[in-house]
Amino acid sequence: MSLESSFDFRVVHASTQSQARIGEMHTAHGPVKTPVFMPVGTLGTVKALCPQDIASCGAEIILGNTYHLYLRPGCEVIERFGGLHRFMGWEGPILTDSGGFQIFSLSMLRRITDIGAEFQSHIDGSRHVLTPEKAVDIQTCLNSDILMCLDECIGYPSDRSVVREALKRTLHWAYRCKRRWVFTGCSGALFGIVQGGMDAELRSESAQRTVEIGFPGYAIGGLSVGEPVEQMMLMAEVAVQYLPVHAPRYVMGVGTPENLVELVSRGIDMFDCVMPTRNARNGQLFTDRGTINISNACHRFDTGPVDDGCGCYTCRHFSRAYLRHLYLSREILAYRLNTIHNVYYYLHLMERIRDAIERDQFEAFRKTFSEHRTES
RNA sequence: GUGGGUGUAGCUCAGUUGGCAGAGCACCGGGUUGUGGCCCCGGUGGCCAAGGGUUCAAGUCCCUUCAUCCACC
Repeated sequence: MSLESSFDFRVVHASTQSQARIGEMHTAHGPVKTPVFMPVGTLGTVKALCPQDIASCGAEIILGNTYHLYLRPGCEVIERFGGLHRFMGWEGPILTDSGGFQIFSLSMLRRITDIGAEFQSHIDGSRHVLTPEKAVDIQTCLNSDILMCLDECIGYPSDRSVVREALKRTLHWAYRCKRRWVFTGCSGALFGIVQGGMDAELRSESAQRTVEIGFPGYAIGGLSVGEPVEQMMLMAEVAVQYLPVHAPRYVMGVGTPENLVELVSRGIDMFDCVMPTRNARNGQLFTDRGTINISNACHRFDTGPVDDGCGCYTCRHFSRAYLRHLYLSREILAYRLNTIHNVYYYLHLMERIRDAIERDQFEAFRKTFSEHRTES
């Protein structure tokens, strides 16, 4: 592993009742308490929020995206600022996604070979090739605190042969990413990604072989691509079995509040998901009793906050009636206030989770949480 | 006053040789999982301006009235 890496992770407290644990991650841009949720800031902004908002919602680390930032504004611009942190005015740690998922989700425009992913820009149609080496180089240029290996994510359902091919390619690419990362002496930590579709055997093979390559942290990718929740949980369990206890585990792109609680109990430390931010922009707000749609007519005269106990800026200052009005009027402020609430809700949930684990009350918390949710 | 146009869902309008009343927007619900604010799915809503006539059958054809717009006096 790179000697210059300032990355470090240690488990502070492990639950006696489940695999849940709290940990401390140290990065070049500061510490992160786990389990952690990372708000998604694809294009160098957590949509609708400024860094001050992000921090006041309780975020310690955010996510940026290699594919999107490479296409626009391009590395040359961000390099001039010494990285994404100063470019976007966010002082805290940043994890960058490699672009593997975008290659999957923008599949109309791509061609995958062993060399890398050839794709057409969704912006101007220009052709690009993203190799594992290039993915690491771009993330290095972004001065990312945590870099992700380029991987191949597949859909659900997929034939076993397709899953196997993607698994092999992801491993090969992981090896090349690591070699590049070691060679360049990048100060950020590089995480490997476990694939293997919904096949327990292939999942465990992927996990074992990724661990053999050796990374400071491990992600479980290719989940929540349309499979039933039980399937997702099972695949996480299978992968975790083979992941080292002393390294952080990150389930990519997940999920609902319920998903987070369930995955924490299975030993997962890190999450990211567009759900709180995207759904905020679509008027869906999270509470412990389920989601509410702020556009619903029942909120028209409601002078109360979105969530009674919530300490977020939005809930402390504004009513459901006002938020409904802003949303239906498509006012810019609607996006900001809704996003503040949802991001706060997710981050506060993680805080409650950590607190429960620390007090050895996590199983009780988990039970109460899922009961409240199903009531509504 | 004269000539012409237009009246169909809350709004803007389609509606074929006469054959089950339609769309977009709005409104009311639902969806959204490594992000384009997009988008997707469902639903409510009609005395087809009013009255009369022709016809097996009229939003559609004919007559009258009303409303409204334009042009010219």
